[in-house]
Amino acid sequence: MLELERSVLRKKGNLGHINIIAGHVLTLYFVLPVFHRFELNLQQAFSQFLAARYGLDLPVVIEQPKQPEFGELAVPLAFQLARQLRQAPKKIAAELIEGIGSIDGVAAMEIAGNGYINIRLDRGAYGQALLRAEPETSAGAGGKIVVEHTNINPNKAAHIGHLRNAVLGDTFVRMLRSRGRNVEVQNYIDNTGVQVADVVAGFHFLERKTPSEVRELAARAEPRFDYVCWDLYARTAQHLNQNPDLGWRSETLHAIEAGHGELAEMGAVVAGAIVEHHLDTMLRLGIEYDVLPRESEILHLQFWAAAFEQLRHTGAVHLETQGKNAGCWVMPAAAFSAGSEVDDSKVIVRSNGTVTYVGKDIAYQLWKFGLLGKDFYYRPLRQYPDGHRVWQSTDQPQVEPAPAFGNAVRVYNVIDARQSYLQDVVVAGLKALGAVRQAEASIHFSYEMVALSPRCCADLGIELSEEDRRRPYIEVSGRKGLGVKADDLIDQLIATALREVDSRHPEDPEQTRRRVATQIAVGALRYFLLKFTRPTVIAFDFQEALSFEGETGPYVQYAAVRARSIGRKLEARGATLPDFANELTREALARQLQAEDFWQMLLAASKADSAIERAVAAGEPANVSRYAFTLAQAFNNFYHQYPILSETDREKKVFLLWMTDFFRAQLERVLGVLGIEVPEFM
RNA sequence: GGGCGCGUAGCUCAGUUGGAUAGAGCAUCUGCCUUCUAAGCAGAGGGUCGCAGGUUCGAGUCCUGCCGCGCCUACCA
Repeated sequence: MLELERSVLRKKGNLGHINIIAGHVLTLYFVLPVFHRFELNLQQAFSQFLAARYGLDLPVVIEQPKQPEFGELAVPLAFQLARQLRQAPKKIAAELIEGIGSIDGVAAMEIAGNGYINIRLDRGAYGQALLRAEPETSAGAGGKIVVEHTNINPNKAAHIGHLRNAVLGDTFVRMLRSRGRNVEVQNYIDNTGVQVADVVAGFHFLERKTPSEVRELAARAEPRFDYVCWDLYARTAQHLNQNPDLGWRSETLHAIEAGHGELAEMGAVVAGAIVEHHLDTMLRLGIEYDVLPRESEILHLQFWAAAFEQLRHTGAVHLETQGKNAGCWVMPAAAFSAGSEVDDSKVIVRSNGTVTYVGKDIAYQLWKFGLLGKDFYYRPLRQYPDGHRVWQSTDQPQVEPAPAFGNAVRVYNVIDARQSYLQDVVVAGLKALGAVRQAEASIHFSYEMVALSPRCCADLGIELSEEDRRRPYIEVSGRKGLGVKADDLIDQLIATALREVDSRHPEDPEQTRRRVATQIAVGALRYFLLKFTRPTVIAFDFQEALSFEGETGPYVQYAAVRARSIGRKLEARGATLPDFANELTREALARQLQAEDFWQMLLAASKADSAIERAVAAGEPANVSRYAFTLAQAFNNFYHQYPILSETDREKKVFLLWMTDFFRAQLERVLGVLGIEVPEFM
């Protein structure tokens, strides 16, 4: 709720005319699950009757019929009971309706088909409930939920795959917050891992650069340091691939882990500079973080040592004395994978003494739940334009007090599906240490990769083998330098959007056009990444991603812009929005909502909270984007079919204005959850 | 070999956890800009829900077995 208010205020600040449209009241329609309330009423009435009449305690399933003719809700309870009572469903349905009598907010119940009970709501009552609903006040309720996302290796520019991660994570965070959950956003920085080591090795061994030379390179605006590293990483990886015995990687890795020497210094420079680039890139998409825990602190503050001690003590890991893993500390496969071979143990500490990523991740996961008995020190890393500060872990005590991070009751790790094996190992680690509850509250929020369509590869000038050309998609690879850089894509989207804006609004100042084009580009990109459900591989295609028509972000934005423009037009004609609550009585609403069209539209628009809550439960942001699209479709339809400002009947005009304002509020709210802004014009 | 995921319209994808006549976007075709913005609206064609069994009042959805595709199965992440 707090977050919502902040975002509303921010928009108010940016776009002055909202103030004018909303006029005397900035009506807060959101956070009121009115539909859900009616649903609960119904459920309760049925449950009570079941208990009283049959002595049954059954969960009462309530459906929303696909066919609007069947009413707003349907109860297939009679089918359930038919088995137990050994009676025809139709007969039971009749008995239920007869016995329950009238329910608050329900206009009629009728038997349909073989024994469905169809429910028709009292439209006037429903409309009035929407009109008068008070905002909920459950701000940040419940224990803290940690969502970890983005998590890009700080050794090169971000690409589209990283964007899917960040946008999914950020949207899920917005979904949770909009439903009143207390959320902390973490972005883990693997600054001591192999990927950073490879770039450092590239600078040191391949390019013979000193730390200060690298620092100077990182400070330059052009060429962009993250792009420089993108190329160098690919070159170094290739070189190491061809000369595997050089020992560069392990020497660099050791030095970085130890934290001193030239290689370590260079590692800090590279990781530090790249993290800043990543924060910049993500901020372009409206993505912010609360805290950046770094792997170097996991090591230097002995997090790993503490976790390792626990793991060794409980026998979760043991020192392998023979076989291919001789000399390594391993976790036996049986701990994390069902039908596995004995040989599949996971190495946690390598034979050269360095820790694998998973090992450090176990320590990190323990910390997230407050199970490690240790904490980081923190320093503010940057302040976002909205005033929010992001903190970064550090290994030295600081003067300035930091917020309390960690201590979550539930943790979502947004990590791609390829790493589910490693996530299983982390959870197994927690279980082995006896943290069963926390293991169960560790959720791998997995999603499939973003790959490139063969056509996309052709667009990028990437040569494909005969075999690859026949594949549905080609996997991106940072090692091969194969992929679409995030900022390049965003730039391209803005350029495309700007051409459209320029052709439509040549009279507006350039700065405004550019801002609108950016909002549209971000809307298109975020929506594109969200419209696919998590287990679907996205075969990235420029043509699809650059589209602003049909099921896209700009389509939804356009609907919201249209809804706002009605208010602006009204204002331009010297009128203000009516006092809806006063003018629209229950009777007036009932009269207007007799029109099936209006009723269906209002109903659809009123289900935003249900849709978001359902999406939270399903862990599926795509459900929200789909709802947003449906809502926009309904409004565009409404907008096209009913002239609002020229309506001569007073009651109807007020009603139409209210519908428009309600749609506007719901569209803005849902777009806010998707992290998509509403441009001032389109 | 084992684990996970996927297979639905020409293409890309949804399908509210087992419900009523399987949906949307794109593409194709036909209409609608002198009306609150056409980034829009209305309409048409397009389906053996991979295949075969099973469970039950009822299956795209659940169970089994096949077929096809992808990812994982590193002392990378």
